Amino acid sequence: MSVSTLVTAERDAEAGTLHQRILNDIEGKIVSGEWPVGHRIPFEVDLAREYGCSRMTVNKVLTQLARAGLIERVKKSGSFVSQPHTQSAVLEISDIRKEVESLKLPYAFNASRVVRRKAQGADRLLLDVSVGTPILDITCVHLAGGRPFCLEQRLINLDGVEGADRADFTKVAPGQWLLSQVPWSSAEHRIHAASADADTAEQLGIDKGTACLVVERRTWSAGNAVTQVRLTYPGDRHALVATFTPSS
Amino acid sequence: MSVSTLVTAERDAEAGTLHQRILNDIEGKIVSGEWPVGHRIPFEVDLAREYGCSRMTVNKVLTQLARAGLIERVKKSGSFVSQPHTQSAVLEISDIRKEVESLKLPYAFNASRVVRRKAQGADRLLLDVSVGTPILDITCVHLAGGRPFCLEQRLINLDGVEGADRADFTKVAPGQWLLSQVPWSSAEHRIHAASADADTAEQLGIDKGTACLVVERRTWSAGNAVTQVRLTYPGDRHALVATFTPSS
DNA sequence: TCCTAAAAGATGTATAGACATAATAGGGCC
DNA sequence: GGCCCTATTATGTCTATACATCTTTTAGGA
Repeated sequence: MSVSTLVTAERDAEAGTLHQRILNDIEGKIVSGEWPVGHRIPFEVDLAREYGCSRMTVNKVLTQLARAGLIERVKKSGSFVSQPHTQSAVLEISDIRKEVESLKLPYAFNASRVVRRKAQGADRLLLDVSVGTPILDITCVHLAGGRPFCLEQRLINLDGVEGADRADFTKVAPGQWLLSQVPWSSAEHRIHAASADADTAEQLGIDKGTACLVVERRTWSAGNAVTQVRLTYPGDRHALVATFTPSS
Repeated sequence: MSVSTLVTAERDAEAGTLHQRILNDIEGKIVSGEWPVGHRIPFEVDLAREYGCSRMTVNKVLTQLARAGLIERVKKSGSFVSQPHTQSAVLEISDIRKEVESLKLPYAFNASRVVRRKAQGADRLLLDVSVGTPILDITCVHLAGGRPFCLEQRLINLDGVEGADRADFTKVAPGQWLLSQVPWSSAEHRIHAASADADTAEQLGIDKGTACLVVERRTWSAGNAVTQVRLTYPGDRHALVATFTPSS
């Protein structure tokens, strides 16, 4: 099962380091219900004595568990098992090429591009840049085994991404290219269902009105809009999978 | 912007603790691109000297950054800015009641229930338990402002959840009740689009064939299947939002 | 009695030092 | 030249200690 990259798991470790042993032990007591929600776990000094180690070691473990959201720490009172307040899950949005290849189908794509400037008012997609900013507008159909797999409509902020206007998107898909160019970024995803309109249906080779899964992603790097993309997956042929493990 | 609960942010802190200051500083250099992917960041001892602190403090910061996936640490060689290998995002799947209330609409629901035993072969939903296990089968329509908002089809493992057979699901929706009963759990979500069949369309008061967003969630606690639920949201009226911030 | 001040009890943060571990670089030997 | 052994170097883990901080409880005084 895929696990969040934000936290290291290694739940197997029956031995491993002392740190891991304590962590697994405590996590086990929480997820098994032995220590129910609201239960006050032993004080740091007591845990330190129990495991025969210093308080610092226990402290680091508890800090990690607190960061992972399994416990809440209150000064003077102690540490308490917290309620999983919100059902959150980690969605792994992999590269479309990888997605297709994991289905053991040959991958291909064809892209068309237009350079224009950000216009006033409504747009097909709304990139969060000021009016007049040069924008690269890309439409790309990803193919799996020769059949349309996904329609990608993308805007790239040419002021924000070095070399995007000269990039060759016949060999490398824009999404993949951007991933290697833009350092680190934050992103917002919006996932919904929509019926295919005439244009979309034609490009994906499906009937008009077919239910499609639409993923829209807006990406920023260092506060600047980088790109916005809408991925339309035809029908119920495709599903996103997200997993959640309390792990820490 | 909603942020992962797995990691604490506090990026504001221009002062704060020394730990936070160092963390923000280094993270800033990475996300801004000043330290590009693959760049070797200064050694712990050098950073310690630079910030005028001990190596342990720097070590804890770097450990945190490594856990968050921003850097990779290699013994002898040093620490390197890592490539955001996979576009992952944190999906906050909130309680349906909260979802509705955040739209400032009055919330209501009506549920019907059947107790039966796990049968062999295909089922509408497939709960991962052995044949013969008692199962609670619930169908629930969630209403927002009197209109159908979401159709919930749920199976609960009665052997795995204490008191579910006696629970009163007229006041508290099953999802909410389970969240408070089951200690900690792992979950797998499957998100796809589907056209409403006749039955679904009728219960949601929409036309047959309308595109729907379907979220299926399977939940385990301590290795045992707890529940499986399918949430069907009508049309393009509803969207899931997921965010990703490198933060740490 | 009630308000305030001090003490106690828990976590939070930081330090300096020690030893472990892993990978690399260099040197000596065949 | 090729190979192994060792020294070096950087991270990994842990300890013992110190002081800060926050909150509750207790004690004292008007």
